[in-house]
Amino acid sequence: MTPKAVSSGHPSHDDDRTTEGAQIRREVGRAGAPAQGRELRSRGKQTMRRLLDAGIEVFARRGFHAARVDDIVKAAKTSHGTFYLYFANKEDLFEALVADVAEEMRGLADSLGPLRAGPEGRAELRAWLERFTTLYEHYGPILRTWTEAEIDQSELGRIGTDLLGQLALALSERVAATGAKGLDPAIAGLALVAMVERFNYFVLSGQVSADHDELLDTLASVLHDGLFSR
Amino acid sequence: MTPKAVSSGHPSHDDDRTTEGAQIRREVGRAGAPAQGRELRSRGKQTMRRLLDAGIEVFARRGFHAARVDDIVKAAKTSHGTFYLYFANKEDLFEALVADVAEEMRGLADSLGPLRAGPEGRAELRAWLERFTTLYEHYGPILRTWTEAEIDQSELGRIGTDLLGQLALALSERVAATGAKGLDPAIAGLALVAMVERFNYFVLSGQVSADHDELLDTLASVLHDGLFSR
Amino acid sequence: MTPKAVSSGHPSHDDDRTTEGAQIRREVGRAGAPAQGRELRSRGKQTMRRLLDAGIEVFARRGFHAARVDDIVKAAKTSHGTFYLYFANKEDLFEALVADVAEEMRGLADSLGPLRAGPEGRAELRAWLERFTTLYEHYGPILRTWTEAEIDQSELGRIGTDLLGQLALALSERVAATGAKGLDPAIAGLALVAMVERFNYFVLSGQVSADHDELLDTLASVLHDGLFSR
Amino acid sequence: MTPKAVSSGHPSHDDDRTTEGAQIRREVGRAGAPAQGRELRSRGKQTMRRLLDAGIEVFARRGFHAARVDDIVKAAKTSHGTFYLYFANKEDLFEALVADVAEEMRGLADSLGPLRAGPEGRAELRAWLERFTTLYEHYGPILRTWTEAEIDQSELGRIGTDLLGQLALALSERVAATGAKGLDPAIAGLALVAMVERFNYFVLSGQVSADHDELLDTLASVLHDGLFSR
DNA sequence: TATGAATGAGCCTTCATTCAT
DNA sequence: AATGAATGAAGGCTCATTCAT
Repeated sequence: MTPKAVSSGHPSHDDDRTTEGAQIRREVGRAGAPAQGRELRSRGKQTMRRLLDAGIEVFARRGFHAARVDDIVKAAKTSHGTFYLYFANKEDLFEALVADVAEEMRGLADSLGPLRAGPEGRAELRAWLERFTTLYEHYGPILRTWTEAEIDQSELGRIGTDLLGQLALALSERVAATGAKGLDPAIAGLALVAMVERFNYFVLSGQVSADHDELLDTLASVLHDGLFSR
Repeated sequence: MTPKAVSSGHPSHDDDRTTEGAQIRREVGRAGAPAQGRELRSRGKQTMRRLLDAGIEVFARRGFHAARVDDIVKAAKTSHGTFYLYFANKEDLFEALVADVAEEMRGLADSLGPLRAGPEGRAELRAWLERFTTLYEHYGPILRTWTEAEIDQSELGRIGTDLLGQLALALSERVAATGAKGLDPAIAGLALVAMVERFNYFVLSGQVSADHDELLDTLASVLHDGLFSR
Repeated sequence: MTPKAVSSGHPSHDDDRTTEGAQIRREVGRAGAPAQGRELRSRGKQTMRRLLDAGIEVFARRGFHAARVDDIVKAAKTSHGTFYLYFANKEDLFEALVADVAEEMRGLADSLGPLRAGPEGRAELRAWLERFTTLYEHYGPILRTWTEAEIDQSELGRIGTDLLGQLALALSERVAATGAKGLDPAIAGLALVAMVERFNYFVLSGQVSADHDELLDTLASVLHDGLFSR
Repeated sequence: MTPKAVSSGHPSHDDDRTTEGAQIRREVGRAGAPAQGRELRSRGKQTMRRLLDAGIEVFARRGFHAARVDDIVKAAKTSHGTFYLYFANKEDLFEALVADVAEEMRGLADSLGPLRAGPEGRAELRAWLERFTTLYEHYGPILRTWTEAEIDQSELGRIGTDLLGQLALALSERVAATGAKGLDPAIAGLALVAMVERFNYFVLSGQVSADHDELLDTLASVLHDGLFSR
């Protein structure tokens, strides 16, 4: 789980986005929450970053409900008081993370060019899958924790729909564009995402053993074949 | 081909199994837990059944951690004290449910005959999917909650591996038997299960709208085509 | 802990006493309690006896508060329902036991003849101490549990004063009768009882090792010397 | 000869010991308990002190099992949560108190010089008894509750043996040193302690009425006479 | 900005007691 | 007389959140 690999690829809560993006989200989300209007200096940004990363780690390890603020705070090497300086509560932190994933997901969906037959098409698909895999290595736990948190209709309800659902939708469009007949694009998109996500999960959780490249080759082949060799 | 195995509800804890099976489970599982050696009379069996059903309902609604024993007890129209007469704690009840799903899952995997081409093969596949769907309607929440509960390494460790993982394995064998070339059976099994499970989930959670028959037709077609029209 | 050794020496809850004595106690104690007016047949007497003995055992093992009715009921090989057929509650059973000890104690005090110098006096004292020891082996736990139960001013308040206190009083009188000068009889009685009780406790609890005879010889000597060789 | 050791209250948990001693105790005692590694600031020390004192009071009033954490917390004018910031549970607090008594007891035993005949010897003995009495006024309840708590074999087993047993041992040695013939030092030590403890108990619990000085004079005389005027 | 002590609502679990059979 | 399932009040412990420093 290298935060670097990801933080480079998709600007999270550092740089300019934190000051802006986070602010927007908060002002929309709810009034009166901490850290809202505050201009974060570099020190503050660092702390927030540490808390977010700690959140990913702890949510991954224990899930949403079982995660204690104390765990997060310890992982971030800071104090309880500080936590509430940046987030209204545990859910708020989680939502910040979800917002990040959602943004990454959107970017990922957008970055998928037309699906094409042939070796180049396959290579392009593989490259895209690699991006998904990298994203999943970092944010996968949030994706899965999402289901758990989603369960009790939290105050602000579901942020959109299922994060993966959105991805599936995007993929459906690309599938439809291939004009493949005898294949419902919606189903195919869904199936595709399900397959990719579960496969990554199985591999990451150690239930299936495969290294990075094997994983990608296998997925790329199955998907590409499924779409074009029929 | 009838969804009998499942539609008979949850054949596990009534009839003969409860008196026998439940006992076996507990005696093997751990010593000192309540309700263990007790011979359950019909009254007791009913109560246990109510608690198990309530468990499914509440775990479905709130997930494992958020589920309160109080919720379960209310849903079962019984008292706190009674709960602990039958289960050592929340986790114990959950494990009992998991054991049930595992058993159903095993039965489901075993009941899948050879995958065949042609209309009959497709019909058989559809019938099998119907059984899965029925099972999923009842036990799906447990399946999904599993991930959450699994997170904190409970005492008795994972019962086996992922429940769906086992199903995937069984399917892999059937796929291998088809002799389909250019198709890794393990991957295919995994993909198949992932697709079916997620699709059911999307439909049940209302993120995709489809009625029972539509769902089955679509799944059967996609899978059958994927396997044989290549 | 041989119930026989004791049950022979001091008629407890069997024979005629149970039907009479117990009844009297109950009617005085409180109205509306179970088992009150009931004439106990031999079956019932047996059950009550089993419960009382189980009580001694369990109170000894766990003390008053930590003792669960369930423990007692299991030790007596009977059911919860049955327990409440004979006793109003846990405290009621305890009080029945205390009443027994009190009675035994009174008998013990009465049985102590004048304290005399010389070998015969010493032998008589030793014989008396043996009776105390036998009693203590059986009822000691109740004596000690007494302190714990006494702590929360239970409804009917202390039955009299401290059980041992009464014994000490009786002894004081015998000491006074010896006309020993330079010795406050009250203090001496108290000291005597304290010594004997603690010594028995230390031996029984294994903190001091001594067999039955050693224990008696030592106590008899020390006491007799203390009283007469000054 | 001054009752300083005790009258300074409970020298244990204030001053330097708390920061050091408490830590030692905990680190030795068990791992994972709250408040363990924490450096207590003066605020924290005060709170801990209040909880310990409240513990003594409540255990005295209700005994170990009947004491509710709620009682202790109320007596200490603090909250439930705070309690668990300093102690793992009720037993942990009790053990901390026992450790204190044990320490005092050891100091008390050590402070007993050689037993001597004559008026000075008697005065020295009286002074020592005064220290015991002062200690007993403060920690007596813990001593007596000890039996109750000891009953259910708590995790870390008995800290040593009976607290008073240790004191008895120390006294035995002094008695042996007097060279008094016809007197088993072990018995004498035991008898001495039993007498002193019970006498204090009877006086404190109001079963025998005597004021502070009377109590001390009586005890000193009886003991000194018993040892030397034979 | 940061800290960590304090708080108390909430939830799990136990166990004395009742009651239908 | 006996049984054991059912009940619910009571109490232990956790953990999100606040607040004084």
